[in-house]
Amino acid sequence: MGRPPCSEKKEVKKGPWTPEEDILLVSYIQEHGPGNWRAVPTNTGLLRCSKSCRLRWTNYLRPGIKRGSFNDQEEKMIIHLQALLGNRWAAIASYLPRRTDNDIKNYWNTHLKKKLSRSEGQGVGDDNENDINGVSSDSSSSGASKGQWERALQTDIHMAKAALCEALSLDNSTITTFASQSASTLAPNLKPAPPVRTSSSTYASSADNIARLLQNWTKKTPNSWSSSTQTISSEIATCHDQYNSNSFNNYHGSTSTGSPSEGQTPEWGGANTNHGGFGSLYNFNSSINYSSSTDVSMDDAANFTTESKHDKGQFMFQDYDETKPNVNNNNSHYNHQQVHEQMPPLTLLEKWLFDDVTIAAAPQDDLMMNMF
DNA sequence: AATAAAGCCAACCGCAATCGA
DNA sequence: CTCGATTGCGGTTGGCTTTAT
Repeated sequence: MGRPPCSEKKEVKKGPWTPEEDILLVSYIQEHGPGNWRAVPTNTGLLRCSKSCRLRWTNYLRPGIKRGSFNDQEEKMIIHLQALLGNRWAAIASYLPRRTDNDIKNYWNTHLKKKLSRSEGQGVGDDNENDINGVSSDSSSSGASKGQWERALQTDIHMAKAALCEALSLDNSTITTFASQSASTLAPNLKPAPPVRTSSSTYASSADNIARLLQNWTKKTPNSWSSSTQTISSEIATCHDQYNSNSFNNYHGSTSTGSPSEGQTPEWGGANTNHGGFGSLYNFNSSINYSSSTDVSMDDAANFTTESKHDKGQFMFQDYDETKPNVNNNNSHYNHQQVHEQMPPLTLLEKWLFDDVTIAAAPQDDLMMNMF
C-alpha cells in the first residue's frame, strides 16, 4: 500500500544540491512559478524527486529567506513561541518573517534547547519544562473541572501573552517592523513602517545571488526557458573550474571561517563568495530593484518591492513567501495577494495577542472568553 | 600533526492533511 | 464517498567542519 519513496526510484539523485541543479530549479521556477512540483524534475531534467525540489526551494532557494545567525530578538521569539505553540515549527516560522521552519527547528535543537537547559540548571530562566514543551500541561489535566480548566487556561494565556510581550519589546526597531506587518494585516489601510535595515549581517543568501543572476539573464533572454537555461549552463561551464577551486570549497558543509553562528552559510553566494565567489563570477547588477548598499539582502529587496510580480510573463518572486502558512492559500499555487502580506492571517488568539502587544490596549479577557 | 569528539545543518523520511478526479 | 496524487510538516540522519586532546 502506498507509493515507494521517491528515493527508491531509479535515477533519483540524493545528497547535497549542486549549483547547476540550483540554477536549473530556480530558473524553472522563475519561468513557471512554484507549485506543480511533480512536473519539475521532468521539465528540468533534474534527477531529483519532486519532494526534494520543493524542499530545496522552500528551505533554501526561495527569495526572501533570511539566513545566518539569529539575533536576540528572534531567539526570544522562538523561545516564547515554542513555549506557546510547542514544536510547531511552521507556525513559529510564520511569526519570524523569512526564517524557514527548518532553520528554526535546527536552531532550537542545536542552540536554544541547550541554552535553556543550561540556564534552567542555573535557576536563571523563568521557563520550566512545561513552558518549553508546550503551554503548561497542567492546564489540560483531565481531572480538572471546567472552571479550573478555564482559569488555568487564562493563566496560561496570560503567561504566553506576557512572554510574547517580553519578546517583542526587546528591540524597538524590530517591533516596528513586526508590529507594522501585524498591523497591516489587521488593518490593511495602515501604511507600514519603512523597512528596517539590519546591520547585523553582510550575509548574502544564495537565493539573493540566484535571484540577481536570474534578473540579469532574464534581461538577456526574456522569453525562452530553454534558451535561458542554456545561457546559464554555458555560464556555469565557464566558471566550473572555479567552482571546483577554492572559491567554492564552501558550497557544501559548514563555513570555512568563523563560527556558523556568525551568520555565514556554506552555500555559494554566501558571505565568502560575496567578495569574489560565485556571485561575482556572474557580475551581478547589485542595484537592481533595491538599494545599492553593500549590506542589502533579499530582506531589503522584499521590503522595497511591492508592485506587481508579473513582468512580461516572467515569474518574479522578490518577496513571495510560499512556505509561510497562509490559511487563504488553498493550494500551493501562486497567490498574488499573498505577495503583499508578509504575515499570515492571524487567528483570533493571535490577533488578541498582537493587539495587546502592539496597541498596548487594556486586557481583553472578554474577547478571549468569547472565543470559547 | 593526527585523531577523536562535538557541533552544526542540509536533506531525507514518513506520516498526515488536503486536493481533485 | 473513495482513492490516488500532492503538499506540508516534524523528526531524524549523514556528512562536513570545528574544537579538543
